[in-house]
Amino acid sequence: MNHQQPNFDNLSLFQKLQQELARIIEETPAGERLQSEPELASSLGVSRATLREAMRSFEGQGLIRRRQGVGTFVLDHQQNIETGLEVLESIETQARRIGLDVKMGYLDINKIKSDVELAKKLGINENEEAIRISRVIWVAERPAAFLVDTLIPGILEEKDLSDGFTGSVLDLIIKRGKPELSHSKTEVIASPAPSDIAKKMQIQRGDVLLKLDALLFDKTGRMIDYSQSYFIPGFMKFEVIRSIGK
Amino acid sequence: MNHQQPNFDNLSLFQKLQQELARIIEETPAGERLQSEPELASSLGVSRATLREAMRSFEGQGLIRRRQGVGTFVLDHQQNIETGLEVLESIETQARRIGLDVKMGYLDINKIKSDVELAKKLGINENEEAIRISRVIWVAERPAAFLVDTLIPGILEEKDLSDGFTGSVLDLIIKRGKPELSHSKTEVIASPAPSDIAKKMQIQRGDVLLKLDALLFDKTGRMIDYSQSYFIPGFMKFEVIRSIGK
DNA sequence: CAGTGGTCTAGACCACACG
DNA sequence: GTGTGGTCTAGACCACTGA
Repeated sequence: MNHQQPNFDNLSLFQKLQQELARIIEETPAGERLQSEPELASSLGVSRATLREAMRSFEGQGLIRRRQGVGTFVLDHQQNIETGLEVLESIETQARRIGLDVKMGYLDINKIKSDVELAKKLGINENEEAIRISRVIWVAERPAAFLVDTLIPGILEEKDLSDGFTGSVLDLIIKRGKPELSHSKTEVIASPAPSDIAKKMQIQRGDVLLKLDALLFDKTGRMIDYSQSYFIPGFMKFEVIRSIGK
Repeated sequence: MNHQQPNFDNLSLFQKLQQELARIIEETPAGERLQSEPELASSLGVSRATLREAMRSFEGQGLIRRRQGVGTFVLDHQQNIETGLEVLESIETQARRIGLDVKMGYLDINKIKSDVELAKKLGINENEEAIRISRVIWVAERPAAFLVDTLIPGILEEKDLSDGFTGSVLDLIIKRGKPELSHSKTEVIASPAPSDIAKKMQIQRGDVLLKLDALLFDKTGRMIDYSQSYFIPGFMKFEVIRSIGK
């Protein structure tokens, strides 16, 4: 049995397969299920491993969704949420503005003792308790973001989060009116999805995510929140104006 | 033969393997070669496929580099280049400021006929010729970025690029003094590395890259350049200040 | 329970670097 | 030529879903 074809045209089997897959996905109506992986692999003449590898990028682009035990489905074309990065605004606010439905999925609220690293980042003492809020944000019936906020003590209590919390720590603090928020210092990172986050977002471990790592400051210059936000590409569009000689 | 262990502790073999690998990489002096993949796989008791999957993230973090035909090497800890995203500045300028060595690797200059899409993006006529400049930027002896600029006609000629071009279209235009540059409208994207780019950057296809997609404007408001920049994570640190209610 | 996607294995061959 | 990483295959078992 021949285990690999020579690579004559400098186009990998993988690339050709992607073109084939793109066609198949395009021709499949939104919401429909694709053939099962073994069937597809066989009909395309490749192994399941290669097929799955090629499928990954389409899932990253938000064109398909694979669901264990169910099947692989073609998604309908999504509406982009466009955001100027310079403006600090919750994904919820952004999505609602263009009329998209927003829901909170999984929610986990914890008190955590800060280790050396976290204490340093938050500017609090070691072993002091911080509140950590993790949740998945669904937009238009699909997971769009995974958000983790770690707040210094005294900003929010658990009761603040028990009723009426819709997913945005930012909006909640703004609504309460204090502390008065000023700005965030945000680092932009590309990151493969860790296993635990991938599972909650219904994507594959290693899929590409855009991550915003932010430190949130109030108007007195005090840092109050360390926030980590993971976004599925193709869903949000982050833009920034860069100027010469600023 | 047992083909897969039950997942008792909810920690995948993959995750345990990553911890093991992290230890091995940590204990290996910078510049040293690791065992070959078959050796490592065997000594860790996993298949080569699983080992390679686990290695990917370390390569993405810039901790190791795999080189076909040579081996896998542990890199020394790199210095970060920190950049405020609001400022439009070449990676070359940024790197030199903190004393890092910058070189241009692969360089390709082409005239291309613009198709409908490109013409629309650049604001020129279909079939008009644009200049496309692709190159790899090495920082501190390692590929750090892959840059593609597509310029409207009349901005730069090929002779401008034949001598003294060090990799930055931005710096070159600034040096020539005209047109006078103003700002860029930049979209921030997380993207898996396409095969061709991965090869030139000496990383693996599918590795995570941070991509900046920018439209560059001069002071008259004319768009002159569409630039695509791919960055290896962990190398550049992009920051932006986000403000409330702007 | 049957059927789906998720993970992993063992082994083959290809492409590349270096002596 | 020898040895490395790069790609692909065939097939096994695991984990999950829904009937």
